[in-house]
Amino acid sequence: MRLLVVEDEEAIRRQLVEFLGQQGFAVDQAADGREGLYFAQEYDYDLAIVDIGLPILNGIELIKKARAAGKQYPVLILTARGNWQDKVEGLEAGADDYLVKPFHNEELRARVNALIRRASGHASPRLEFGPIVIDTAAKTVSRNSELVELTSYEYNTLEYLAVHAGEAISKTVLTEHLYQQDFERDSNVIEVFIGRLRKKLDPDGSLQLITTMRGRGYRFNPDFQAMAKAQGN
Amino acid sequence: MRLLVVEDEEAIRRQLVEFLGQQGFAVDQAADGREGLYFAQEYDYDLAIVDIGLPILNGIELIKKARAAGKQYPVLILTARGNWQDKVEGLEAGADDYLVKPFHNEELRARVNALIRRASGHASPRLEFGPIVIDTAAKTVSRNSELVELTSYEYNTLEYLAVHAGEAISKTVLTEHLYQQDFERDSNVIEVFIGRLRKKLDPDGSLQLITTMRGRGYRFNPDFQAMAKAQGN
DNA sequence: GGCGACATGAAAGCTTCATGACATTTTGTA
DNA sequence: TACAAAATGTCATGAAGCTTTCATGTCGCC
Repeated sequence: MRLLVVEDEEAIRRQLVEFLGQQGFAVDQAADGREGLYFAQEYDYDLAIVDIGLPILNGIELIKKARAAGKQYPVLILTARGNWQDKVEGLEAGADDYLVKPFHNEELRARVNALIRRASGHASPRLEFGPIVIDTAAKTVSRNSELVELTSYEYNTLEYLAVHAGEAISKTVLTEHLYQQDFERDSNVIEVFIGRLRKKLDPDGSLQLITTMRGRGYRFNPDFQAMAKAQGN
Repeated sequence: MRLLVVEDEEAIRRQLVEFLGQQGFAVDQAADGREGLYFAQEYDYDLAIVDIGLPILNGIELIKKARAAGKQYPVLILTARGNWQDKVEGLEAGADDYLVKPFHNEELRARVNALIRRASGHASPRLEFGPIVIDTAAKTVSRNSELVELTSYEYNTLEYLAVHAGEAISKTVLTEHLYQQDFERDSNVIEVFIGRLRKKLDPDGSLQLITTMRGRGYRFNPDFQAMAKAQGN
């Protein structure tokens, strides 16, 4: 999945690129309209995220030109709070959805996924690992077909681990994913969430769902069901 | 499937034609009421999309004349923000649904599909969830076959949740759906409407119709009846 | 054994949500 | 237009649920 981000504000662009990168997207970035247009016309993305207020060539024009050049990928526009005229123009120019700055990563993720899902036609994305099923649209998790109630931080932690199943995820990375900027370091929140997840998803510890990798973080075990079987359950 | 688009604003007409084209419809277009009427009377479309504020001959008249000429295809009218009087007149003149400009392509697609489906006879415009039945054509809701009186905002909120049953819908998204344009987001209207819906549809709270997903929004529970049963009711 | 990294229960503190009451706006009717 | 009724929005308050911290215990590894 390849995305284009066109945003002139350094901080926001970095937030976007970093977060989307973490989500597993390949991201091209541009800081002004002209550069953005070059990318937009040159490649076929799965989604483009375009700020309206861009230097040199504004977002509206960018979108119009990209559409005129036959590009059909979905476009999400970013507008400043209160400038609804912008989003009107943006939608008219061919954008598919908008997001008002500043936004939460959570909201961004929901929109991005929705647009990509819709464009590609197929339905709600589920992550299945044996008895554990994660429905990323409903943001719910079930075990043996029974819903398991998770809080939003618990869910986000789990989803991130599951998306990167098999990899060791450091606590720093998890923290950065869960919280916007830098966050109090000497806290054991992550341990606490991991503990709660284990308790809710695997109360008797038979599944070995999340492995602790001392010094390196945690790992969502993609073959835990096989292991569980091997161990007699 | 052949559609007619009558809209004088260049940008919006292009948005419509392009998007509908992408969706696989054959689209005829007209930029004023007279031209539109010619098409409207000449052919049998599967759907016509008509702006109310048209030059030469306005949308209301166009619809009346087309109906008078025996045309029965569904008509979707477009109105500017806030001109509710328009949509009332439009519906009285024989339109089937309306959309407030500007609109999301997704919203457009939903309406277009709904109208075509409805007109072609098959496919029910009803959403059924056990004892709760939502008739999207009549915009009514019943519980255990008894009509439940909902106000229009209550209905819209419910319909959106029900159409996306099973998904977590954030309050931001709900707000954007209910109110076309900018709306102060430091209000708790959504909570209030959810509360009123719950009270009307499930006074004793036994159905668990709408689940609160703290921090993530609300979820219309697609299997609430199963749950209710499991709980002894 | 000792150190550091991780686990966990309990509780404080904070955020989000639910709700009744009221204010305001819209709509229907004379 | 004026008035009444209904619908929508706002506000304050209390409750519920979630997050974070803290204290303390456990485990792995040198």
